[in-house]
Amino acid sequence: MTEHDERRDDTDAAPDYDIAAIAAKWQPVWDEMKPFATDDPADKRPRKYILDMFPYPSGELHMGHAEAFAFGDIVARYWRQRGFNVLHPIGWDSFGLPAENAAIERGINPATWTYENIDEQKLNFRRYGVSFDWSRVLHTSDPEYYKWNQWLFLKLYEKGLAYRKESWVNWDPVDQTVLANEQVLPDGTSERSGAVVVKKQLTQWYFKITEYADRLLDDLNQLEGSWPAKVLSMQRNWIGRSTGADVDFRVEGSDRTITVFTTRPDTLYGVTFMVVAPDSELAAELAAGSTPEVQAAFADYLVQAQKNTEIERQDATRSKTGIPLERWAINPANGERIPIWTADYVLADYGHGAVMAVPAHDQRDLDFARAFGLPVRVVVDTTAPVTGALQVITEEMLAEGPPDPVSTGEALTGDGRMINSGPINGLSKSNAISKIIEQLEAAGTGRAAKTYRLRDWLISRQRFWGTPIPIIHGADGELVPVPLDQLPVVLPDTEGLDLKPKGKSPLAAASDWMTVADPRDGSPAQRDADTMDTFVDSSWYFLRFLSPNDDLEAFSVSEAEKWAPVDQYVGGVEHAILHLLYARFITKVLFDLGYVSFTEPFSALLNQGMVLSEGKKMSKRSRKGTTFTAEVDKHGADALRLTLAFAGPPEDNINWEDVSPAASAKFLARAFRIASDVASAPEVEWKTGDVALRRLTHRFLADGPALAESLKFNVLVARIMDLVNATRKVIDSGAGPADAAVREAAEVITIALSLFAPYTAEEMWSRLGYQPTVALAGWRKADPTLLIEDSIVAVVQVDGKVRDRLEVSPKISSDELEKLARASAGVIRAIGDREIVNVIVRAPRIVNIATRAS
RNA sequence: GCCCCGGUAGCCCAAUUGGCAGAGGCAGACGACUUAAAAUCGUCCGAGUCAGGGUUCGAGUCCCUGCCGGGGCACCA
Repeated sequence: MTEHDERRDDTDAAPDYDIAAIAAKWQPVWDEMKPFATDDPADKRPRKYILDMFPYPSGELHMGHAEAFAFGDIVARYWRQRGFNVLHPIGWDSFGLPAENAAIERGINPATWTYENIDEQKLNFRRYGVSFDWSRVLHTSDPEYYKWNQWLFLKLYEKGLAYRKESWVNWDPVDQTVLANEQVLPDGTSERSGAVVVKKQLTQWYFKITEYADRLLDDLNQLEGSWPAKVLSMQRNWIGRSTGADVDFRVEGSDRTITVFTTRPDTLYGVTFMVVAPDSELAAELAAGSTPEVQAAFADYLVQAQKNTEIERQDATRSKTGIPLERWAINPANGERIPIWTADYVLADYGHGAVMAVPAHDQRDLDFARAFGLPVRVVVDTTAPVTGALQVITEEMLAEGPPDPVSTGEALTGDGRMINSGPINGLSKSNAISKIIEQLEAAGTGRAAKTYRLRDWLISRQRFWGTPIPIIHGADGELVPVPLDQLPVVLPDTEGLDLKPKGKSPLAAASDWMTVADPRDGSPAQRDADTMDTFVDSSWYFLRFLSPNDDLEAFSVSEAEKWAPVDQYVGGVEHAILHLLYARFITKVLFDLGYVSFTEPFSALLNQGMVLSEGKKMSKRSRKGTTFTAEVDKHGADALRLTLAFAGPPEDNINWEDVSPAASAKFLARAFRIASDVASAPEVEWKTGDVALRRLTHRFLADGPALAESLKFNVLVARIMDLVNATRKVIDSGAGPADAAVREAAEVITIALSLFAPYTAEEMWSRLGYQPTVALAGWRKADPTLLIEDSIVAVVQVDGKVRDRLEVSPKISSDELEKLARASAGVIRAIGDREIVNVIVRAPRIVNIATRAS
C-alpha cells in the first residue's frame, strides 16, 4: 500500500495505467502466441471470414484506415469471443499509379517505393493492435500473386469473356492511359487524376461484364438488408437495365434497316421522325448516301458535336441541335415515310445509337420537334382512365382530349389509352406494349428487348506498374495466349526503362522483354505491352487469402468451400460501384467455371463513414487535422479505436471536433482501475454478491451479442461504460472490491473491452489472474435466472398521460393489474368524475385508461 | 426533375421496433482531495423529439404535406 500511496502524488491520472508500457508488454506476447492464426486443419470451431478492403500502400495509415480497420477488428474479435475460428487477413493492393509516379519523380523502381510503404503500414497496423492472421499476407505486385491474375485473364479469354476491340475509349491525358467507364466521374473527369477525360479511338482489351448484367442486377436482391441500400441503388442505377423493344425501320432506297431500341413501343404510331447519333457509323453511312450539301453539313456537325465536353453534352437545359440527313425511313407499323435526322442528344453507345422520335410522348423528342418544326402526333390519351375494365371511349372524352404538347411544351409521358393507333386503339399502355411487340414479332420487324447502361469493362492500361497481359501477338497478327506453364509473365527490370507516360505503355520500349518466341512455332513474336487495370487484381483477392502461398492454383477450392464467401466486408462507399461490381462479376465467372459454389462474394457489407475535420476528409496533408501516429502516440491505440467506435453509428461520418480520444483514454483508465482494485483484493467473498450488479452484468451479457451483430458498436461501448460505472459504485460505496459480483463484472468488462481496447483488456485480464490472451477468453453466457426481475414498475396512464406507477410482479395477470390500476390513488385523482370508456392492459408493463366527460 | 437516407438536451448520440423520451459521452455547475492548480473522485443541471395534419387507448417510432441537411441518378430512348 505504501507504494500505492506514493504514486498518489503522481500527476498521472491512473498510477498504473501506462498505455505505452502496456502495449510494449503485450505485443511481443501476441507475436509469440499467434492467437489469430487460422491454419490449423484440426480446428473444429465454426468459421467466420471478416475482411476489410485491403489498402493501397500509401505510407502512414490515416484516420479513414483507423476507422475502417477498427470496425473490422471489432467484428473479428467479437466472433472469436463467440467461439468462432475467424479468418481476418491483411494484404496490399500494391500495383498502381502513385508508385509509378513516385518512381518517375525520384528515378527509382516503383517496387522500392511500394514495399517501403507496405513496411510502414505493417508497423502501423501492428501498433494499432489489429488481430490479423499475419501468415496470410499478400501483395498484388508480387509475381506469386499476379501470376494468378494472368491465369484469371486467360480463363476469361478461353471463355470468350476477354476480347479486344477498337472503340472510342476514355483517355486520361494526365495519367496518359485509358480508363474504364466506372473510373470516369459523372462530370467527365478521371476519378484518379481529376483530368478531363477525352475520347480516343483505340484497340483495347475488355472483359465482357455486360454478359452478366442481368445476374449482377437481379442478385442484388439477395443482398437487400445486408448491404447498404445506397450501394444497392447505385449498382442498380449503374447497370441501368431498361426493357422495351427493338424495332426495325427500313431505309428508303436502300437494303439497310435501322434498328432502334425503345421503352415505349406502344407509341409506334406516334413516330414522326427518327434521330441517329452523329458519331455513329450509321450516321456516317446515311450521310454518305445523301446529297453533297448534306455530306458537308454533316461533317461540320460531327466536328462540332465532338468538340462538346461531356459536361456540356449532359446539360439537359442546352437547346437541341441537329441536322436533317435527307434520308427517309419506313415505319413498320403503318408504312409511313419519316425523315431521318442526326442530333447529339442521341448517344452512339447506348441502345443502337438511333431512336424513333415520338415527340408527343417524350420530352427530348418534343424539344427537338419544337426547335425544328417537326410534326407531333398524340397517340396516348393521358386523360383517359386506365384502371378498371376497358371502357368505351366516348365522344366527350375524345373531345376533351389531353393538352396539346406543342403548345404546352410538355410531353405526355403518363399512362392512358391509345388513340390514332390503328389496331391498338383503346388499349392501356401496358396492354399496348405487349400487343405491339406481339405484332412486330409476327411480322419479323421487331422483338422484345432489354438494354443496359453498363458497358464492357475496359481493362488495358498504358502504364508500367501493373500485371502484364499474358497474350502474345504473332507475326501473323494472331493473338496467342501465353501457355499456363510459362506464367507468370514477369515485369521487366526498370533499369534503363523510361517510365514517363507518353501515350503508350513503357513496356513497349523494353525490346528484349517484348520479343518472345511464338508458342505455336517458336517464330519471333511480340508481347502485349499493356498492363491490366488494378481493379482486376482486387476483384478476387479475397479468395487468394484462403491459400495465399499456393503455387499450384489461384486459390484452394476446398478452402473456399470452408471459408467463403466473406461474412462481413468493411470498406468505403467510394467503391460502391467500381471494386464491388467487378468483384461480384468475377465471382460469378468463377462460379460458372466451377471454382466456387457461391455467386456473391460479400454476404454483408459495412460502409464506414468518413472522418472529417472542419467538414473536410481528414488527410495527412490537412493543416489542423491530427494524424494516426500523433493520436496513437498521445493516447494509445486503444483510445483511438474506442473513440472511433464510440463516436456514433459506424456508417455515419465522424467530425473530429465532436470526439475526444482523451476522454476515451480516461474511460479506459477508469475501467482499468476496476481490474486493479479487484486484483488488490484477492480474497473473493464468494458468499456475498451484489445481486443488482449481477443482474446488470448478465443483462449486458444477454444484450451484447445483438448489438455487436447489428454493428451498433457505439451502443455496445455505452453499455460497457454503464457497467463500469455501476461496478465502481459497488466497489466504493457498496460491497467493495472483494465482492464476487464485482469480480464477475470486472471479468465481463475485460472480455467486452477486448473487442475495442485489446492492450488495456489484456493487462486487465492478467491482473485478474488469467493467462493471455483475453482475446480467446470467450463471451460468458448470461444466467437466465438473473434476467428475470422480481418486480417491475407498471405505468398507469389516463388518456395517455402517466398518472401513477405500481410495483408489481412480472407475472401479474391482466385482470389483477387492471384492478390495481383502477384503485390507484393517482388514477382516481386523474379520473375525477369522468367516465371510463376503455381500459387497455398490457401486463405487466402498462395500463391506459381512456375516459370522456360524463 | 426523379429516387434514397436523416432531423431527439448547448454538442455527439440511445430509446426493447407503437407502450414511462435518456443508456453512454462531451461541455457546464457544485462539492471532495490539494497551500493552489491540474488530474482524479462524487453530486447535479439539462430536450417533449424540425413544423403542421392524420391513424391509434397510446406516436420520437406508422401515414400525408411542408421546411432544413446529406447522398445517389439524370438528354440512357
